[in-house]
Amino acid sequence: MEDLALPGQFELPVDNDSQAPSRAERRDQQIQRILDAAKACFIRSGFQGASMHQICAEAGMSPGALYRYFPSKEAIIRAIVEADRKQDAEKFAAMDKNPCVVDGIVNCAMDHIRYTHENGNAPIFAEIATESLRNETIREIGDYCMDEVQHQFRNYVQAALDRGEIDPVVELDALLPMMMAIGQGLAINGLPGKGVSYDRIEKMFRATTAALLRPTRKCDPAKN
Amino acid sequence: MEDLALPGQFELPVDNDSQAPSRAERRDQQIQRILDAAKACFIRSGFQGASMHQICAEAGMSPGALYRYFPSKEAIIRAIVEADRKQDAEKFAAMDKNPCVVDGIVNCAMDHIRYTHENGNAPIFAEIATESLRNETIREIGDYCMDEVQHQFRNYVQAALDRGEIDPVVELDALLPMMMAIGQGLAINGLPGKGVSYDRIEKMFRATTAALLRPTRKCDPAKN
DNA sequence: AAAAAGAGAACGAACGTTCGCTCTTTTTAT
DNA sequence: ATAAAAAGAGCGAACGTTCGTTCTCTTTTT
Repeated sequence: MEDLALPGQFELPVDNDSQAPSRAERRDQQIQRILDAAKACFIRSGFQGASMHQICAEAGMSPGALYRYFPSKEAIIRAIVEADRKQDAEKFAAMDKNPCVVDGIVNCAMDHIRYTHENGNAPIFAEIATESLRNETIREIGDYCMDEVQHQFRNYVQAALDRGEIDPVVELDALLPMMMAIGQGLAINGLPGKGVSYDRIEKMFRATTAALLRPTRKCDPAKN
Repeated sequence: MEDLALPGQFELPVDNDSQAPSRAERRDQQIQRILDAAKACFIRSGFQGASMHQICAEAGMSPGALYRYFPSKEAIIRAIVEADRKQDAEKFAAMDKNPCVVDGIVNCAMDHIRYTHENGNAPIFAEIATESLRNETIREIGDYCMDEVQHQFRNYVQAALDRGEIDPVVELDALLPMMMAIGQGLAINGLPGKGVSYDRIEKMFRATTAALLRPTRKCDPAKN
C-alpha cells in the first residue's frame, strides 16, 4: 500500500534555509502546482480532452482542494494561455537591444524556437492557436498578448525603417502579420523534431527575414 | 407542428433527369451528408468539442441512422482528415505544370490560401495540425498525405535544381520542411481575415520563396 | 475558537454508443 | 406477376460511463 493520500495539507519539500511558508506563499505554490499539472495534461490531451480528474491526479490533489483555487476549468485554461503568452512576450522584449533589425529578429526568434522545442511547448502553442479560432475568450487573451509582441516588433521595425536601414517589400501593416504567421508555423511544426538542425533553421529564417525587410546596408561587417 | 420526422427513408431532392438513385448511390449521398455535417460541427467546436448528437442534428439524422454509416466518432474524424488532406494534395498536383519553380509554387500556394480562406477551412486545418501532435492515428493519416505533397514539392524543386535554375540556401532536406511549415502558418493564421490583401500576401510569399530557392535566372521576362 | 485547506463521495448533465422497433426496398419463391 | 421473406434504413429512447462541479466532513493553520 504505497503513498495513500491522507486528508489535510499536502506536504511540500522543505526549504531548509527558511521558515515555514506563509499562507499567501503556500497559496501561490499550490496555484503554480495546479498550473503545471494542467499544462502537462493539456499537452497530453488538449484543452477539451483533458479532464479535471486527470488534472487533479497530476497535481496530487482532490477536486475539492483544486476548486478552492480555480472556480472552473475555463479559468485554468485562461490562466495557462495568459501565462504562456506573457512568457512569449517577455522573450521578445530583448529584441530591440540589437542595433541590426535582421539580427535582432532572427536571434529572438531562434531563442524562442529553441525554448519551445526543448520544453515541449509546441502542443500548447498549437492548442492556443486552434482554440483561438473558435473560442472568443481564448482569442481575446491570445490576441491581447500577441498584439503586445506585434507592437514590439512594429516599433522595432518602424525605427529601422525611419533610419533608412531597410526597404520592406510591403507596408508594415501587411508585413508584420506575415512574419507572425511564419513564426507561428515554425513554432507549431517543430522543425528540430524533424531532423532540421538549428543552424539550418537560422540560415533559412535569416534569408526569409532579409527578403521581407530588404536591408539597405550591412549593419556589422563582423557578422554575416 | 412543423416538419416532424417520420420513420423510414429520408426524402432527398429529386433529380428529375434520372430515375430514383440506387442503393449504393443513396448510401454515398448519405455518407457525404454526414461528412459535411461533421465538418461543420468540427469547424465550430473542434474534434473533441463536437458531440455525435450535434453531428446528427446537423445532418438531420438520428444516432441510430448515423451509426449505420460510421462505426464510431473516430471513424468520422479519420474520414474527414483523409478527405481534407487528399484535397490538399490534389491542389498541388498542377504545380509542376509551371516551368518556373517560384511561379509554380507561388501560384499553387496562393490558390490554396484563397481556397482555404474562402471556404472557412482554416479551423479544420489547424485542428488536424494540433491533433496530430498527440493522436497517433491522426498523425499517421495527416503525415501520409502531407508526405505526398512534400514529395511533389521535392521532385519539382529537385528538377529545377538539376537544371541549374536555382541555388537553394540549404539542402532540400531542410528546405522542404521549412516551406511546409511556412505554408501551414499562413493557412492557419488566415491573413486575408486580418485585412491583408491577396496581392500583398503573394508579394511577400514570392519574396520568401525566392530567398530560399535563390533562382539563378529569370524564367519569363513577361512575369514578375 | 475561527478560518482555511483538503479529501473523496456524490451530483446532474452530457457523452458516445446500442437497442428494439417500424417502415421501405430488394430479393426470392411461387 | 405476385406474395412472402430478407435485408436495409431510420427513429428515438435508453444504456453505462465520464464529465465538470458541489457538498459534507475532517484536519491543519492562525
